[in-house]
Amino acid sequence: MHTDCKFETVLEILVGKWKPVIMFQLFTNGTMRFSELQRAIPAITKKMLTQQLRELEYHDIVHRKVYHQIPPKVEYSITEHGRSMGTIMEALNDWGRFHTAHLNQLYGEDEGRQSETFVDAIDNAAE
Amino acid sequence: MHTDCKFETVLEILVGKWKPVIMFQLFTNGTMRFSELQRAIPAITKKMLTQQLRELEYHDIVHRKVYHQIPPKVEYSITEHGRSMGTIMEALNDWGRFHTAHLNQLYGEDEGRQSETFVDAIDNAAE
DNA sequence: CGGGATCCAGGCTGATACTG
DNA sequence: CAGTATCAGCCTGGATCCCG
Repeated sequence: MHTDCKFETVLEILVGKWKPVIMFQLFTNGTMRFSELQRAIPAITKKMLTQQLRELEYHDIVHRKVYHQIPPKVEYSITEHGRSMGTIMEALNDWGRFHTAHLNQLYGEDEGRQSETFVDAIDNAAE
Repeated sequence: MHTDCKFETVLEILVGKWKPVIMFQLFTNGTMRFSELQRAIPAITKKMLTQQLRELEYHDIVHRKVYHQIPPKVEYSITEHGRSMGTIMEALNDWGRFHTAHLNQLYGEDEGRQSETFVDAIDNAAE
């Protein structure tokens, strides 16, 4: 019973409609409050933001710091363990760019396949 | 409009319940017929096998070779482009192992979190 | 043999309203 | 401010049957 193929566990971490966006925000901006994340990703609902953050927290990718005060204040940040994903995320990103170019070459650069990346989503949010 | 974060496209490729298993099979065994894949992954239905293979084919990860004869014969294999994913898949795998160990250390090695990897699935299939 | 077509159940996600 | 609770819609995946 060899169990040397664990890359599905990585998928578990990243799977979820908003997790890449959230991680990108936190990687980029460092510590962020709940409301800051909401503002940075306008399309997300509180429910989903909370849910995805909790899952990332369970995997020790994101740290949640609660200030017990009124009004409440909660800060999120990437854990040290989470930062160890940085290199593979870059690798994934690089290969993604390579792959996109490859597909364009195969099928042509027509519209229709321009899936919105989370960066686009952020750009849209910035308008 | 910077579009330098394309790692979600990689996720698109890998997302799908059976894609990692299928890719692992083809990476390991080279060229395989449709029925061979079925036998290697008994739990999958024809519908899902076909569907996931078509998606991988669209992304030029898997090549589909049809022999026009009766009875039909179709062979699948990893494309050259697909092989270029090899290194990141290993990287993902390595980090996955590291992460699993990390979680066990955090939460204890109790049962309950032992998600079945596709390798386990293959092992089960071999019995 | 290698599918395609159809129907269905469950889970994920979104919208909305409420709360300490 | 930072959530929780509830309900509804959609999409993924599974089961079954049919076809060249």
